[in-house]
Amino acid sequence: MADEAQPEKPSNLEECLSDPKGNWQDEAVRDTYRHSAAHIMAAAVKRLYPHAKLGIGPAIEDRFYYDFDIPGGFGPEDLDHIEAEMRKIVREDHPFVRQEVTREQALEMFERAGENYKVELIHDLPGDVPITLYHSGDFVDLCAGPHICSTGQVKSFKLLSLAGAYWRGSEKNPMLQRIYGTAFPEPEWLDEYLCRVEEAKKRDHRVLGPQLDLFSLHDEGRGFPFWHHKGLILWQLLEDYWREVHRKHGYQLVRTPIMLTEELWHRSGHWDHYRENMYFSVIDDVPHALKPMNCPGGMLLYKMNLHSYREFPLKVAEMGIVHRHELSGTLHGLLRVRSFTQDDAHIYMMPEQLKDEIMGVIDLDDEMYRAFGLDYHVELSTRPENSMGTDEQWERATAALEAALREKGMDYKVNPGDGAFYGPKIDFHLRDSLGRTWQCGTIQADFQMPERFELTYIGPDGAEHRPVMIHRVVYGAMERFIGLLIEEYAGAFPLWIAPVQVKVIPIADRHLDGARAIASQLETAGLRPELDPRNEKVGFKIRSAEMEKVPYMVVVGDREIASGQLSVRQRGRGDLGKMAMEDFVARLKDDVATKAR
RNA sequence: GCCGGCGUAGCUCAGUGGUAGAGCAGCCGAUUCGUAAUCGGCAGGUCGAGAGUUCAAAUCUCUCCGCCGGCUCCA
Repeated sequence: MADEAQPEKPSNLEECLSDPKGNWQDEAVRDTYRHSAAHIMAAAVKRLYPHAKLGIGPAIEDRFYYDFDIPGGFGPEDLDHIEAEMRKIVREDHPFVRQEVTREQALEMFERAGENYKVELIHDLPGDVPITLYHSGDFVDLCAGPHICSTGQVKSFKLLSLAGAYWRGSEKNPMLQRIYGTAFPEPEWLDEYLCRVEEAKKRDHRVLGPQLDLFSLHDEGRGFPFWHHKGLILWQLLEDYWREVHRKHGYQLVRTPIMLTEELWHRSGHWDHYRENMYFSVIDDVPHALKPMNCPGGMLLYKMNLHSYREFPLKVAEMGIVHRHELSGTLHGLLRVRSFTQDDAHIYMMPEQLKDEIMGVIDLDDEMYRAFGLDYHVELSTRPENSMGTDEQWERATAALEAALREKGMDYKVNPGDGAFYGPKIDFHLRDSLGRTWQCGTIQADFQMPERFELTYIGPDGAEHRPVMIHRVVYGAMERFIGLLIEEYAGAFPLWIAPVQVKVIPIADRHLDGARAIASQLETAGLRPELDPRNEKVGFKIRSAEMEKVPYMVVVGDREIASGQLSVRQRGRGDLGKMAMEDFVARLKDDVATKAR
């Protein structure tokens, strides 16, 4: 695999990794340790199932895995056997022994063993890399290393899950059985890790969403979420904020139809490049398609008028509902759906304005993610196989994106071949509760659509020119962004986007009218209160408001009705004591204005 | 789509061939209470769907549907 980077040698490693525990803060040390655990797992599998063939076994983040080709596959009970065998290998405490061999020796050895996947890997190794084997007892693996010093150093580990994975990530290849596990030098660290994963699962938006009455998913519409009252309030608040920011940044707002004739999609190139993901329908004998992207509709709007360079950059935004038929196995709650609302925008400009405009969008993204306290990382995706346009156009577009990133001083990762079919892109990725990353914002530089749709503008020279355009989203999709926000906050939204901001809790039935009056005053003041009129004890209603993750609770009893003051409790903090209505409202308004978490 | 797992009440789950269960939520009643669960009662199920094996299937077999994890990181 010529394009695959060799793992870096841990900074403290000479011959082998002797003190993983003492250097655990070093990511390369953790990877080496888990990589060795993967090696031990492979050794255990070969002992128990000698006919299993080896794939590869790297460490990734907190885990390791190894892929095997085993007829009939593994079952969960096999994991127990493998774990037991691994313990044995750990107890036997075999040293890891490195051996450098020639390509011929390696090939001969793995061919004889029938390890055809290893043979394929050896064939693809670049010529200048030494080929190394690692022995532990009677097990040998092709491996660049490094490893820990001996199998006995792997003190605590656990096999986590079983999965299918195509050999080398391509669905054209056979599917191997992948076993995931994790390993730590201290049993307590393993327990802590497992606890953390359990805790993270409780933040899952698919559990919290229905529980907090935000949205639901139904078999009758796979990949098409249903929005409930409170979820829609959240949605609209995000949209309000989005509109406010976009007005400030000089965007116009438009809306284009969700269904357009098939002919348009031929013209745009989507028919040739995106057909498998589109929904079609014939209406009055005319073939139509639900839009998978907003751009062609946007192009039609652009072409309504002649445009001058003086209007540029022309920024046109649209909350556009798109439909994409994603593979059923890839659907995931709100994070991957088949119909979603993109906070899209198209920016038209002269080619020489491209870099500055990209930088402007980077600033916008940063501003909006910051408002939610979200961490993100950036990736640059380059030309895919199935793409339109000339090499020169792709190079110019990619260069502009890279220049903007460099000028902004941003760290980014390159994703070769992952761009859109019409242009390269910068992607903004956010993490979910389990640490998986999801693309939200994207900035795509496009020379193709203007060409396809023959867009023009009149330049300073009075002649017609071809504009370039940026396609961009910030939230990415409202659905996905809300899903990630639910996980980020574990459902406990900051005041400014909390669907219910204040729960008004009367103590006994005779306080209902007073409580209702307080709720309506809060409502008039522009807040979002909700009355809990149930005939229950205060403790019960407090508990239920806390579980609904409402930021503030106001308890109304005889004392409040007599004094006219409010008894305020804050979510997670407890009783704040008494305050006047005006002070409470001012405090909340202030919180909302600063978008404090 | 593919690989593996799972599918019992609204939710969390127990029930491995012999009369479908619990807690929470819901409803009804009592209670009118001061900052994270008041008490009692009632109701709730084609055991995901269909077919098969059997005297008998939630339980065994097959097909389908849905959900969960993975299929990006790489010797």
